Amino acid sequence: MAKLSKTARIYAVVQQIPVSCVATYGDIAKLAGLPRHARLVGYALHALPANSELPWYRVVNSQGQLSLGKLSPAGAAEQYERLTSEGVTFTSQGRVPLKHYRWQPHPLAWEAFILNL
DNA sequence: AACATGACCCTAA
DNA sequence: CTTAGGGCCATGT
Repeated sequence: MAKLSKTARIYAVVQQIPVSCVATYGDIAKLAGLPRHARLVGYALHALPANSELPWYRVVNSQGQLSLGKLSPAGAAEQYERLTSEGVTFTSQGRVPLKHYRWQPHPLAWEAFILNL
């Protein structure tokens, strides 16, 4: 196990986020077996090519906000568009209600999945 | 090699 | 609600 690089593991996890769901940077790091490496997740997504099929837009920060906003308003707009087109609704304060949309994989099923990362 | 930066998180005050 | 500090590590200079 652990054949893939940390970045590759992160991408593999993001790829598993279901439609109409979101996950936080911290969630991704933890699920990839890299607890407390949330910052690495942000860096990995930043290095992602624009034509990537990876559902990067389903990753938000721990407060349900679109972290891309301050750096790239255009990117944030695309993220908002993609999420809403999947049926995700935002609060009046522009946040995603994590209570409703946060992705939580079944522990046992996930344990089996991460073995071949 | 050291140093600074960053699509971050968590806790404490 | 806000701010501050520590933790993390790939990248660029």
